[in-house]
Amino acid sequence: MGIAERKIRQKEEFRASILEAAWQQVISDGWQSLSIRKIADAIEYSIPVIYNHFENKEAILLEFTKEGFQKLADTLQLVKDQYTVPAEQLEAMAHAYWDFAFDHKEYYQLMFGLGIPACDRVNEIEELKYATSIMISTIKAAIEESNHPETDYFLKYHTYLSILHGLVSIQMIQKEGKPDASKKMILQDAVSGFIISINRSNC
Amino acid sequence: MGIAERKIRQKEEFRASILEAAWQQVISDGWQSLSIRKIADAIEYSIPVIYNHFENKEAILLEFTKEGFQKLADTLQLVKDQYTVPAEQLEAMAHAYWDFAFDHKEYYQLMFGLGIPACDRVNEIEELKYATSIMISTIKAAIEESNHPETDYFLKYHTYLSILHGLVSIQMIQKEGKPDASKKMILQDAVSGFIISINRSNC
DNA sequence: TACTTTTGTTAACGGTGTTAATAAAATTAT
DNA sequence: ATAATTTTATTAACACCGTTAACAAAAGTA
Repeated sequence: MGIAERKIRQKEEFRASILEAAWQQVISDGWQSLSIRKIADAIEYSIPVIYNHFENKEAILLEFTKEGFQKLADTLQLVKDQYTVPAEQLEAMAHAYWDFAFDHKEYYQLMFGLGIPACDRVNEIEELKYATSIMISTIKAAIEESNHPETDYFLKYHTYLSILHGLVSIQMIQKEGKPDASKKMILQDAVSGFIISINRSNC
Repeated sequence: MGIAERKIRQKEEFRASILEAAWQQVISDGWQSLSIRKIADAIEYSIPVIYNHFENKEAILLEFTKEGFQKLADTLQLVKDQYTVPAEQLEAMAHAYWDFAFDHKEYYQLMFGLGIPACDRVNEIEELKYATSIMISTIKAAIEESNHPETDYFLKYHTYLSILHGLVSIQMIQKEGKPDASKKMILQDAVSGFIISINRSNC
């Protein structure tokens, strides 16, 4: 009997239409302001019907998170396949990663739980500038002592901060509580590499 | 007349008590679940009284963000002053940064808008493992071709991902929209350094 | 004591996720 | 075709949320 099949198909379509409506919401107003009610409104059904297809709001967002990682993985694989030397692959994948993040901002923010606070105002925090200046002055000093005193210190500052923040936030996403001391090796590794990149001559 | 002074002092104290109650909420349940109503309840006043001291909820969180950056800056300065060689300062500051982040998790998450999704479940996403495996296999290959084939590939993978995520998320926090192409130099710089750190011999 | 300003309250508006009770439709069994 | 059953969808509510208008109470000033 084809009735069962049709029912499954309809259920599938319904589910897809929920995700479609939800995604429209996400890309137009960000995932923070996604609401079950707006989805219900968009698909022209009552609210509880959504709970027949998704356990809760988080489950809907999880769907997009998965989609995002799938897309990222596909992108990386595609780019990787265009090169044969591993070092070249790593470089190309890095650029692909960057492009993915900004071409699919909503996915990326969802995938890594970026709350994105007052994005515009964050640069106006005086205390942030203070912290920044401490790091920048040190970078400057390190560059002056190096073999390449003409190096762009602002670029290096950005790199330094990005490495630190990346290490911390990846760690925070993956584990609760303070990570064991062994995880600091990652930090040590990354920072050593960074410092060497400032100091190195053309060896 | 000392009345004005006392009033100012009382207002100050009231403001502080709001922040105190708010902070208790933040450290016990995370900044996501901070609510004006709970603060009002904690200080045993009605809700609107809070709006006499803070424009809105965001203003309260902004206060903690500032506090966080101030604390971070102080910590960095303190650590920096214990060394004289810039390279050593950078290394020590990196470790201090890491420690600060995990010793003051609530501050850090607020400062950098970390939404922290289903922290536990993120590792169970199959699509994430797929993306991970692509990167890891490349890192492995790069290490095998290098002068140090005994290098810990998992450590290097973590470093690689952290660098990428750090670059992206710092960029996303600071600016809306896709960053101009020049920002990719930071990426290029960091990735080059990383690849060199894999390939380098003991020069 | 009367007036004015500050401070605090109640009650509401519009929004959120979620769920119990119930009605309607569709399917199955008689 | 009718009755019983299962599936599906709706209404209405609960318990929250940030924010604000209208109003009462207290404190300070004249």
